[in-house]
Amino acid sequence: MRARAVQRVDAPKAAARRRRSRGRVAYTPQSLLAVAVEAFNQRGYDGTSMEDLAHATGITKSSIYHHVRSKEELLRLAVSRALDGLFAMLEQPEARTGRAIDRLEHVVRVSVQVLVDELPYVTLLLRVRGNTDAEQWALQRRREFDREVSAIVRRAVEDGDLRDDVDPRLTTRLLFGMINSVVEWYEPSRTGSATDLADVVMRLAFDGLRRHGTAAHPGEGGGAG
Amino acid sequence: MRARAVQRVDAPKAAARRRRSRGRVAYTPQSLLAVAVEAFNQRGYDGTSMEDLAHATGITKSSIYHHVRSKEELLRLAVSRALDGLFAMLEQPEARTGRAIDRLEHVVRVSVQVLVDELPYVTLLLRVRGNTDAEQWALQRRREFDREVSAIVRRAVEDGDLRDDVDPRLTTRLLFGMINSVVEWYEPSRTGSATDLADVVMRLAFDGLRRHGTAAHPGEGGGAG
DNA sequence: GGCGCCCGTCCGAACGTTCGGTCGTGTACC
DNA sequence: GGTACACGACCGAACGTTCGGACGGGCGCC
Repeated sequence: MRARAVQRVDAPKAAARRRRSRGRVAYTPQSLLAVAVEAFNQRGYDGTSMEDLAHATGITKSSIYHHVRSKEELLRLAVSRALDGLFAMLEQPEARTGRAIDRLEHVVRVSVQVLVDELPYVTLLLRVRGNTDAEQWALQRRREFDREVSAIVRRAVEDGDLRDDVDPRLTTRLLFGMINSVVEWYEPSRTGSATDLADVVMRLAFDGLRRHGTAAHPGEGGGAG
Repeated sequence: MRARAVQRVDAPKAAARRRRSRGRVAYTPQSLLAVAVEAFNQRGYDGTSMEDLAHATGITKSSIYHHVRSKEELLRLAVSRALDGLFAMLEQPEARTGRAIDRLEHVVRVSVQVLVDELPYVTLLLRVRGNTDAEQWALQRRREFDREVSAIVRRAVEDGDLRDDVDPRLTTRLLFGMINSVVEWYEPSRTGSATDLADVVMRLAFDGLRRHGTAAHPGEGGGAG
């Protein structure tokens, strides 16, 4: 998209130049973005002013405009990063070939991984409401993602691997409702690794939270309430 | 709560007075709220100006202030309504007595019902980020709700009715992540009734989306990661 | 039954503040 | 001396909110 060809020709020079007078490291669009997105997630995009960002970054409003064209550009960069991660996953061979249920498992596992790896960016993406052009575009791509996953679910139902008494589109929405909720509560320190989390999500999503198989437990457990 | 005793002594009078010159019906705080919440959900609370509300209601900004004290009061009224519905459900006898797994089923089913019945209000509640006092209070009550449901889940695990290989708190979060996602896509006309939806949610949540019983597909055994 | 006042409802025009964004300048480094 | 980065001062527009007043139906009074 758009002209990006000659963007980083002078990257080494720029990196070297990136330290400033008092040894402070200058911002790059990426490092600025990281701070901005954190603020956006805390107070909401509309609820965050450029002055808030100035305070969070330690530079002034006008200095921010040296790195990015506008506030909306920050939003666009953020949701792009999130969407890139999700769509890259759909391009992986494990998501495109093989039995549908296996492809779906891959999609679920890697989605959780992407959510955790790119947590703040995906968080912001999931909160976009469509007020601006950038947000409209993000919504559109999210719908596209949803459609592609739905197709896999539908195929897995046809294969006889998934229950056929529920609409695939509805299944997809509920499944990703569960996955996406990760951004609401995940904390790297408190919650486990992304891999462990993906395991739990897989187990709950595919086998449900009811106890299976053994049924060897004593009927009453611990007295009535 | 608070003093409501003598509030509606002149209710009939007020109702009669509630029609205006050209036959137009005047706003009540409730009818105003309905319009406001719809706007909030479309553009976000911070993204909605009082002028937006004026346009949506057909009266002027200043007239809105005749009915409510502030923009934030509208938010407070909205999230209160949502929270009242959810906590009322927790007070029902079916949620307080009996086997934990049955209580949980009741909580899940009625939660879906409340979400659908009070869709715009719950939608707004779930998007609150804690910028203002009203939002902080809403977040606190949401956490309280979560804690109460978690306790039921934990008990159901102890009873041996739910799988014990997953942390109850995590289970609750994923479960309600799935349920709450309803606000992102539910449309009364397109989606089925709330009861049907609750059925689907129950089936997926408790038994998973994998096909059961028959197991007529070639094994191969998923492979671990 | 006609009159006059009250009050609920709404309005247009402002208020002071904050918004996203611009401008001209300073300064350290290559 | 050119470039990268930062600054403080500033802009017009939009923000949430306030204010004084207009309009008209319901009710007490005669």
